[in-house]
Amino acid sequence: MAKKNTLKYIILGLLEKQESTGYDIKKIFEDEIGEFWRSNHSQIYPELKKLEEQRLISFRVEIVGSKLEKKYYTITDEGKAELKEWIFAPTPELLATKDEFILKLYFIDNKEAGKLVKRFEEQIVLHQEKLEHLKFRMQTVFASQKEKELNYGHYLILDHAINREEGYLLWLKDQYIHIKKDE
Amino acid sequence: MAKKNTLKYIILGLLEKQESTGYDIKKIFEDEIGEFWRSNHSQIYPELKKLEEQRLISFRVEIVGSKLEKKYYTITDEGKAELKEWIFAPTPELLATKDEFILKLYFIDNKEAGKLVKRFEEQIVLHQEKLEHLKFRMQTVFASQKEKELNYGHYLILDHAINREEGYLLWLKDQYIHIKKDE
DNA sequence: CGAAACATGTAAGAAGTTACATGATTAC
DNA sequence: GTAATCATGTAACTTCTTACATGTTTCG
Repeated sequence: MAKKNTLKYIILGLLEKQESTGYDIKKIFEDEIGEFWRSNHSQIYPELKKLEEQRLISFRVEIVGSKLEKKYYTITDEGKAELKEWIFAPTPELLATKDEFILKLYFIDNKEAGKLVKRFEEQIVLHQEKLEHLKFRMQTVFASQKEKELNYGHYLILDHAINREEGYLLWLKDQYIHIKKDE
Repeated sequence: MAKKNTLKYIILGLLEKQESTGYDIKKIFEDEIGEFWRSNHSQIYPELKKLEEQRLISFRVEIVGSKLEKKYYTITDEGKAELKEWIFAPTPELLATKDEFILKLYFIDNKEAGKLVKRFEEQIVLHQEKLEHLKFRMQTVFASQKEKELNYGHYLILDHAINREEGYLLWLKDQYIHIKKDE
């Protein structure tokens, strides 16, 4: 069976939305889809090169300032076709969520649970901050209904991320109360 | 910065709970901690070998039947020390959850949202089944309070997984109603 | 006796991370 | 001018997946 290469489809999807440089794509990973997939620039640039060789994307060079060469990539019709296929195909495998903190809980000894109070406090702060950041983005990016309609997909994943974080936080706080009692 | 090698600590953690073979460990990944970390036997066996070389674990060979050699691994004191360090150390990095389905939603065109109705139905079934499986496990494994006290860590992560799936399902069903309207 | 599960490994390659490397532009 | 950010790449290494390879034991 062939490997998935999800990064390929993500890049195609981003380029269908708008012509972008590798750096732009890197930024979108950080800002918008990082909750659900991450990729470093050291993976993005080689993939762009590969996709261009496969004629799924093409690029033009723009000179910025006096010598900086920026490569603006665009999706080709062939690329669009492959993208559509991926988007509308079933997604039958539920990937395991790698959560190191929850995993650690599996290994704690009942007697030592009290030692984790600080760790729970840290996690609560981390997830609280993340949630607040996500909510702030929701407020600023989707201030008007028009924005929501214009980029419904972005709205959807932000909404999902917020929902997820709210659930996670509630669970954390709930457990925190329990272990705090036993301290 | 050194690499994490989380698998190392998971194996140490499992072996602290009980003496196990590589096959046992593989099973525990499938049955108990697969919601939060996965690993194939092709990664487990070499790692066991490595940990043994580092004297963090040791093994004895038991002959089963007439010729099958099973390797039972045990954690050493050195291994226990490293394990404790990992468990009680902060976990400051929130790993990105790779969720291919949610990611696809980011790329859908508003006009084409109706095409995703079937895909939402599939996801709902998948997550419903997963949730039911988790709940069934909760009922069977933690039938009594005693079981819960005996293996609190296992109870905690199962509870977390159930919580997560319930939230996910609610969100899916909510969105499903919305896209169904626009079909 | 046959199938399912148990049991242990290696090989090849893809995916992902961290570090190495370099330089330009912009905003203060 | 200088710091932050923009911008593009490669190298080395770890991690993860899939496939290859082989054989035993248990249960019906």
